[in-house]
Amino acid sequence: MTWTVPDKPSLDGLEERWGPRWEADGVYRFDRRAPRERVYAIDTPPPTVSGALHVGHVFSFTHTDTIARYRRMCGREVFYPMGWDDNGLATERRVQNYYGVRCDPTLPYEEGFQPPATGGLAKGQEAVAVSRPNFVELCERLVSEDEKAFEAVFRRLGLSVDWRQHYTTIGEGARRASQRAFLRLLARGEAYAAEAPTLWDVDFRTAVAQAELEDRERPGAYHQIVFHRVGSGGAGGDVLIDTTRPELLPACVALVAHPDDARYRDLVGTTVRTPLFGVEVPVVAHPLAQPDKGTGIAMICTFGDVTDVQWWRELGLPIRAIVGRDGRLVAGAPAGLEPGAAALYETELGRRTVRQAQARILELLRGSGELRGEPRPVTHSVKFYEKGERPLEIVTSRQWFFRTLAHRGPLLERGKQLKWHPPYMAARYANWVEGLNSDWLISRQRFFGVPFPVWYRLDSHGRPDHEHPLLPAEADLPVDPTTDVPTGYREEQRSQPEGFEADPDVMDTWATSSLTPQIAGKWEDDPDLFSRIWPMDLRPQGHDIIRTWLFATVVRAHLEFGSLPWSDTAISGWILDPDRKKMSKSKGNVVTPIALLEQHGSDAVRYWAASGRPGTDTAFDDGQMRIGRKLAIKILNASRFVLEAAGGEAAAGPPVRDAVDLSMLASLGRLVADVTAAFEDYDYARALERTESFFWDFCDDYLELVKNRAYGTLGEERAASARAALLRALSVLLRLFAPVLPYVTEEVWSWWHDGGSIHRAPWPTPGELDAAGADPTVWTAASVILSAVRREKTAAGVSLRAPVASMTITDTAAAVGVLQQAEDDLRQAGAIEELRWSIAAAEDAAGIEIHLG
RNA sequence: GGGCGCUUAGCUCAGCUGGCAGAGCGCCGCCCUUACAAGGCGGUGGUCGGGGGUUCGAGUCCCUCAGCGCCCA
Repeated sequence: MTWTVPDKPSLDGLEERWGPRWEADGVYRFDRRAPRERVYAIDTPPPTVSGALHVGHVFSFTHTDTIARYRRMCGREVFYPMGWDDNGLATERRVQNYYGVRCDPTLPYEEGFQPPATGGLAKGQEAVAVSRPNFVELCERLVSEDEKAFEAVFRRLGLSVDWRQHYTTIGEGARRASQRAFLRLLARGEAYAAEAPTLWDVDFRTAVAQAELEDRERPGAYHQIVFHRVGSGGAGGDVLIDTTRPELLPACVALVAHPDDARYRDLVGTTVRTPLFGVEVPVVAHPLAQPDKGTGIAMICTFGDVTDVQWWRELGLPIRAIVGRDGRLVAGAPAGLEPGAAALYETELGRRTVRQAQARILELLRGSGELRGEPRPVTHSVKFYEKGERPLEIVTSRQWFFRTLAHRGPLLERGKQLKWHPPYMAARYANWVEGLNSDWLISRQRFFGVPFPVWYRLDSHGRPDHEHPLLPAEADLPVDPTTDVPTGYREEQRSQPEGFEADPDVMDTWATSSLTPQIAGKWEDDPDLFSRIWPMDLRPQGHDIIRTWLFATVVRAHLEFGSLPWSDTAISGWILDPDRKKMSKSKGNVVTPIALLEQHGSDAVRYWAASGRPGTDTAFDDGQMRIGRKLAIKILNASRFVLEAAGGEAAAGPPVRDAVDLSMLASLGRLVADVTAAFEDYDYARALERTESFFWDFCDDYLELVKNRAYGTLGEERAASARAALLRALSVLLRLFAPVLPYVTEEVWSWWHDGGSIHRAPWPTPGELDAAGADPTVWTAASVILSAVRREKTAAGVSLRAPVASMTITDTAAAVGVLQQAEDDLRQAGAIEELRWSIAAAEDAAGIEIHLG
């Protein structure tokens, strides 16, 4: 072929040139004919489409892409799909606002529904209620618009995704997989519904799973209130307890002290009477009671916190629930109150918010003299929904669970089988699994999400039979029980006595996204594809969602397939702003990805991203992007020099004979081994750093050293050796850079290769350099001399082309022997007119003497 | 309270299995050099967080303390 090397190579326009070309040529297309052992499957994290992509996405997706590109060049067929996460609260809100609708699952599906708005309601316009299937349709419509913007960013970034492989987490495939997996777990008893005390967000009106909790320090106060002993002989006496939640007094079912606490040993086993309400409750002992907290004896209420739940369960206490799902105390008095006490509750406390109830009950206690002293402020940690603003309450409700506690041991074992990059991230997983305290709560009392494929028979009084749910056949999935009808029933029987009703809940978003490998791989829908990608090779993700996404995915694979979902996981850090704070929109410090890519160029942005070591939080640094850009330009220019010097020489080329050339190639061979090992270890940052460092030495020292010879100043045969070495080195270096800098390497590759992308070129091997036995020190030793000459000239303030009148190199015989192999190159590169050698007796007598002209 | 990570030049960070402290940026200076002036070359700059230990030798391994960050309770 004819080489076409531009006179003024430039980075401008590379994205526009190569992006469409890669797409047209199908460079990143997954060949589904490849057998499993040749496939490399990646479980790409689906970005939330209801937000915007941010710099963090650019960062972590670049990491994954470097791995994907490396594996592809190693000959693997890379299954690299893209998913969009449109399932969950964020989308629910966005679709509501954009189309002016709200989801009402009790409504029937409306064919050909047109939303009242696109882009938000006008002032005064009312939101329209729509069925869940209509809502899902609108969601998919909006997603497809968002997708285009996201795809444009990811394409420009140069992700080597196969865009034909894509999915959404609310799409039909995702719903079918979620429901199928649920039905199978239900059949095996791994999924179950239970009426149980559950952490509840009163604003979102939904149950919340352990994984979505966070503890927050909140100010509160201890209130000391008086309980009364019920003496056998009428001998009373007071028992003082400290509580931060006096409003739960009507829900008190017992007092509890530590079994070793001598102060209360006599009290345990007796009963006391609650203040105000006069309910007789037992005094019990339990090791979780904290003697050093308050008076050391506490009231157990159903339910104030998770410890109450544990006490209630382990001690077999009754339920006296008072907090409702709306965060107000229920209207009717709890069981066990005498009529007078019940009336007091209903008039003074019922229907009040928790906060109002607290104020009122303190007034009542003060009035009855059963509140001692003043409240003592404390700071204590309170459980919140991670997206919530008010402390969680605990309410009893019917919820769906997947069993996790029963599998704790095997799940820990899975964590050990998984290869973590970096390895220390495994501790986060183990930590979490060891701390599990409840099964995985998967139902949410929301409208938008994958519905549970379950109906219930109604008896003659219209009461549901939860014990014998009606289930669809797998072949009918996905179903929406609020619009679909169970086999053997007609729509008219919905919610009628002797008819049926739908399970009202939807699955939590993690219950669906924990199936991303199954969804992307079309589990059961395309068994041939699935068999080629399962289990996958890599899960890349952030460290913040190890307890949620990673854990949940491991659970699902373990329960359904008895295996890990992937062999390896690569954990990315976060992007911090330059002040080391986590970047966030509220702080106004988020830079939009597309602006970055346009300003610095994709390769430069990728260079910055790939400099962030695996798992390490990294500061946003556009200085690093400028360095990346400089590197890319240097690659263009150095390549131009090499190709022009070689002048269209055939790639196979003449043999490399010169010691300097062989020496450089031997060093390069070591680099190839090093970089390959780094990529095998998922350490793209190390791979880049090594390659970059070598490349600069290559430019500064090797190119300068052999430049003249390559032009023919020492004869054709020695020029040919240099040119062949230059070409060989360039080919290898471009391929080492290709995973990180796909655009510039492809551009240069195209100058001297007919068709065929560098991104499908074979990953280099030390063997192809054919310099295994060579001495790498000839080049490095010559570099030291060349550097000394440059230093001398710079110090003298003269041009680097200025001649050296004479120079004497003194060193051991062995060192001189090595250096003399580079003598001709040294003379020319340094413009040295007279070069003398002197043998030193010992190493410390070595030195260089330079006389400029 | 338990766990994990980090602490190296003014800044951002490399330094893998112990062997003469590194890179880039910044700063200072030199050079239009036929690959590169929106560049190149060179210089400046560090008690490797503190203390103790192992070792011929410790930024690196062990113990301990401190600060920062994150995860879990």
